[in-house]
Amino acid sequence: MAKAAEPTSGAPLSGRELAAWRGMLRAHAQVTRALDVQMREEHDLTVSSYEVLLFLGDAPDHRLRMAEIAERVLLSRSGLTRLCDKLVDHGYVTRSAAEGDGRGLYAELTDAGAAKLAAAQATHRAGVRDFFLDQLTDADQDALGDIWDRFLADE
Amino acid sequence: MAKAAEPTSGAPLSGRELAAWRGMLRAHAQVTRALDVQMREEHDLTVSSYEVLLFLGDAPDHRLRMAEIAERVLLSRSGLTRLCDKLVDHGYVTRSAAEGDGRGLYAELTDAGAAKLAAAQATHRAGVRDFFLDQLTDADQDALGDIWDRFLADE
DNA sequence: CACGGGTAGTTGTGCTTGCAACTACTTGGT
DNA sequence: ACCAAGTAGTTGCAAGCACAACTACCCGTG
Repeated sequence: MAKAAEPTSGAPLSGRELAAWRGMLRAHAQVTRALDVQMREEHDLTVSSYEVLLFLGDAPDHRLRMAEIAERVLLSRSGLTRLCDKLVDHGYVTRSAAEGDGRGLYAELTDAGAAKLAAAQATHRAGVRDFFLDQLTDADQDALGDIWDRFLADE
Repeated sequence: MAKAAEPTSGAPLSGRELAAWRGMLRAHAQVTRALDVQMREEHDLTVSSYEVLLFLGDAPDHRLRMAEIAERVLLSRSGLTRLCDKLVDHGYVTRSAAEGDGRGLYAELTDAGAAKLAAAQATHRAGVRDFFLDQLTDADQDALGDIWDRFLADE
């Protein structure tokens, strides 16, 4: 039923393994929750919404294909559809057909969306620093960046 | 409205900062999703459910207070109440009043729960290794453990 | 140029979770 | 002993999200 694996595969996690693994879970939960609360209180945005605006703001012509956004904000396509619906309702984003591909859509930042992004961006950056980066030394940040780069190297 | 902060607080994130921060987001999402799928397919458990069983299995007398479990599995109290409901329905856990505190409850692992845990534990450990630890060197794991320890030092 | 297989996006549905409000119990001050 | 304040757990409710099924469109093969 289960495929045979390396000998130690099912053995208890060592102290080192536990610290590396559970530490990430706790750190991630702690930081993302703090950011969520902050973003909601100060700008009435979820972090996911903010990130959509962020990626659109960085994109050429302030627009991106739906699937492209979904991939970047770590959301399913259906999840992004609904999130985008809300952003359209709020007037931060518009949808337009992709020329050359009748299936595709662009989401494009409106002026109001760009203004919202500008307002939220400072908060978010400060939050990432307050809740995460400032607890780390420069060497820690380098080490983390290096680790994640290698970890994520194969997509 | 916003409180004044350090000068660089709202400045764009540097490459180092971005790599440390977004890397964690992607790595976390990638690993937890893979584990979720695996746990559901092979044992019909969510990772949260599994973790409740896990902590109960490690606890003295195989029982813990509800709030204690909630804190460990990174769930709100209400979230744990419902999760626990399901585990009780499945026969993996029972609830019993805490002697000495009429408000409190213990969740306690049943024999069926212990059996389920034993079956799932090997899968989960192997999964954590397959999807996370095995992509890291020993030095990486040490570095991460060290970073998280310091990061989480103040609760 | 028809058709089968693939892709982009949306919608139906249901699960998981958190917040706020609630009940029940405990505890400390008077 | 009483009462106010605090804590443990549950419940009503709503948000956020994923999976699967669906529509619409694209493309390569024959």
